[in-house]
Amino acid sequence: MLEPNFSSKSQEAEIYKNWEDAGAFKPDMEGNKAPYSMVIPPPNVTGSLHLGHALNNTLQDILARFERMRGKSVLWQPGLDHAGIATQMVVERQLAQAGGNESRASLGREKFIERVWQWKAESGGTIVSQLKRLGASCDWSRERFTMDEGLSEAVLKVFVQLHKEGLIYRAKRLVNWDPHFETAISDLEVINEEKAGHFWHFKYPLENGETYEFPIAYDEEGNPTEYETRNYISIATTRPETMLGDGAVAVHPSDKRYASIVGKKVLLPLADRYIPIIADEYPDPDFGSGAVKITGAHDFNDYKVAQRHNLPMYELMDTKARMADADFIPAKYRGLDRFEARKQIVADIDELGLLLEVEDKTISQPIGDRSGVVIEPMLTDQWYVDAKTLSVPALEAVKSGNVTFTPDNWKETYFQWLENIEPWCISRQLWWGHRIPAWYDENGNIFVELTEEEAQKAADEKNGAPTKLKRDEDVLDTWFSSGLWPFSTLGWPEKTEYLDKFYPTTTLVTMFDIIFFWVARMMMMGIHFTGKAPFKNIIIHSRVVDEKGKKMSKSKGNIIDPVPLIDEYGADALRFCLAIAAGPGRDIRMSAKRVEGYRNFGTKLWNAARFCQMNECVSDAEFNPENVTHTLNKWIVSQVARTAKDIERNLESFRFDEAAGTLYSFIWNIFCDWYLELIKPLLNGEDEELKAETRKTAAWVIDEILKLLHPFMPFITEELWGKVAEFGHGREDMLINQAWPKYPLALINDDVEKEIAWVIDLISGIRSLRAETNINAGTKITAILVGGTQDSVNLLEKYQDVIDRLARLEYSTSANETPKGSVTFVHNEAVVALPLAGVLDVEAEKVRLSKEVARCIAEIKKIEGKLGNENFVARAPQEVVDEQKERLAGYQNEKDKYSNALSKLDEI
RNA sequence: GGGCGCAUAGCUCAGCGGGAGAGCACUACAUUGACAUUGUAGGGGUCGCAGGUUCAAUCCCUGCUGCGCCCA
Repeated sequence: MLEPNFSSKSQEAEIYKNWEDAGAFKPDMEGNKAPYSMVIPPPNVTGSLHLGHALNNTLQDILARFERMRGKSVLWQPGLDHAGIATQMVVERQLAQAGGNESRASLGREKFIERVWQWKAESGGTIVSQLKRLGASCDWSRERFTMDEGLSEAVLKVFVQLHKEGLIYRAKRLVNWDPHFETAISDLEVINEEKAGHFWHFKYPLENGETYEFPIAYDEEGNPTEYETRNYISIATTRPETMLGDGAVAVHPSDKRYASIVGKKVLLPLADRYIPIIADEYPDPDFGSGAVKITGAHDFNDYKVAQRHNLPMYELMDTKARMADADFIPAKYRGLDRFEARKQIVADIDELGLLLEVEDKTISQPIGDRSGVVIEPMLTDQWYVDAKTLSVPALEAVKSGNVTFTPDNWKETYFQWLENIEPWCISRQLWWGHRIPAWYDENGNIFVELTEEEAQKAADEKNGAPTKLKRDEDVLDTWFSSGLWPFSTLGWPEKTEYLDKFYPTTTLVTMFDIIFFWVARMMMMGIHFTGKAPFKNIIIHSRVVDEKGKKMSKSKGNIIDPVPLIDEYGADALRFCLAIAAGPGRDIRMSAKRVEGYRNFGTKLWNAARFCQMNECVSDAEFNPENVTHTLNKWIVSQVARTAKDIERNLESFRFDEAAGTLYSFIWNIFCDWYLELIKPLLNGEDEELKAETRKTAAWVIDEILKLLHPFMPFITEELWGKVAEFGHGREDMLINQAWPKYPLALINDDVEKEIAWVIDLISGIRSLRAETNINAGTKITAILVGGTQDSVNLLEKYQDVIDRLARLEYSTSANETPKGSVTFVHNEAVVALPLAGVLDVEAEKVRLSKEVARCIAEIKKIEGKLGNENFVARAPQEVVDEQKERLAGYQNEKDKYSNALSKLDEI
């Protein structure tokens, strides 16, 4: 006998272990099953499970289990990425906290990397055990890590080949420099934040005391009416410390105010250099003074201007963003932090009398997504991928429809980015990562080869003599290796059985925020190196936010941790909650309350199974749903078939919410609320043959429900699968290995569904009327079907037992006349009367009936309006017109019956 | 500035050219019954605003208002 509820806490781990031990998560490599594959979006090795992961992996697991049951050979490839900056940060922090006076620098590269590996072995990959708690059916025997030997080999091979193809190159450019980690980062790792800042207006005096006339007042046509004589040009900046590196002042060529001084020079204060005034399209004449200082080495826009005009680039800062020890920087600023230098420079300009104004202004600041510090554009040597070239086939794959996005509109985001893609900076000044396979000789020649030996050979050949080489110190962006994930995890560059069978993968499930970071890069790399796009369907799911719709973040302190939710409500409840909320588009608002609701749903199912078990409903291997005889059994079989079809259709189109919703309402509102209630009289009745059929049918339905629900709620369904068969024939195999239900279409029986709908409507109608007329729930009353056809009368007799029971009736019968003193409602062609001898509240009943009549009249008017419109009758499809006619007849019938009842009340 | 989206019941969200839906919340009633992690019933919405297309618009188009996200 089942306990009153499922103990998720005590059972889930065991169930999971049983699946794993049985090898249920492994793909079938022997048979002819069609392959179905997904690669997990690799979580960071430093990461722990958050609700985004929970959602992402729930959806993947639903697909994996569904397709496995549908007979596919499913590979869900798991693994982790090495998260260069994040991991290095974790280990460095650990060293600092250990207090052993050790640091990355003191250990040196080799020792430090050893420490990272040690950390990884001890506490990395917490998330893997958490994914297991969620029920994720990944093939863990194939777990991969981006720093694994095989995957590292793939990285090297890709780098070397792209370099030989000219698609990877080294260049000195302005990059986003993170002064905290002292490394370059890519555009995508920079977050632009709006912050309150200042706009400082400086005077740059003209050389030799020259002057010009600057307009200060204008007439209505915009012509200057008043001038002042100026011996300076006014520039404004949000970053005064960069003025020491100015190479020019730029004005727009059409800006008449400055036309007379273009080509002249101004004194750069503090730096004591003279710089030219140049004309360039970049300055906006309507913004500020219209004159812009150009600091080529510390601003992306200025960089372009400086390049166009061949301006010198003054590199002002060191790797920590302190003012550099350079001769063009006055000694007093050298070594100052950039923000200290800012204060000092503003003060000094002010002292020189050159500070015009300080304006409050909202400025957009680039922030490193990992470090949180202000990013400094810096001129450095880095490695770049020619993403533009690689993007062409990646775009084409989606445009042609070979690769699809779900929801479809995400492809616009994908196009938008790929069509405007910039070279991708892939080198990082870190230690933890794939070291770049490039060697330099003393003349600055670069040799990019798979191994040091090959590089040496190439260098010796080129130089015609043994050459001393030095390897590049830098490592590659983590996303560079993640970009290879769909094929590197399957064994590429080796030609493996897995690569052959499972690449391209079928489906990728991920979130919109890494379409650029990851999806686009996998597309580029996958197509370039294998000739095929790495997946067919890309499913983009929503973001999980808090109850108030706010993005969860550590700083806001509104993070809901999924692990305690699993502890409290079970993994199934969390999964179901996420799945049913995973509609297209919107953010998913999460709260424990909701999860609780779906835990209750599991309990409901559990108790339905418990009820069946108590009633000796044992499934029979010989049972054939096509052969059931009783209408109730035919009905539930029909409903199961319909539900299964809906779920399958919804899962095929990735509508997890619809599929889950269908299951919820079928299990609760059809199976529990109606079928189990309706069969109670049969199970307690005398007809042994019918009882046997009904027991078998109920047991069969439970089994089918368990299969259909399994992808969503794997634990409770697996547990029930075993338990409900305890007193029967037992089970030969676990639920996870069962075939997905496939029924003959003929099981869906409209006539039977109509018949039971008649019964359900009758019972509901009586219940409603009882409640509305305040008939005590315990009072047994009579119901009389008045004016029903013979068919209806027959149905009433056939289902009398259940109708009486569920509507709490003394008895029910049929008659030709409504007894006086009854309350009534319309049921199809008939009227149902509840005689309330003596206790009828005539006035209340008049009000109620009048409302019903009014409701019918309102509908009738609406429909008559339509049907009276010639254009409607002429232009609307015939079936729509017919449908409206039918509706009209229905409401007229209903209205007549209620009016009739109303007039009868007057007779009392 | 460019792109994507959202506005439907108190809340969270489905729906979508021809009858306004679900879950939660709320109200009333019930309860030794498979299940109080329950049951039955109920109230509650000019489907953001204004135009247009159409025989017909919550749904399609345009504009407006408000809100969100991404990119520059």
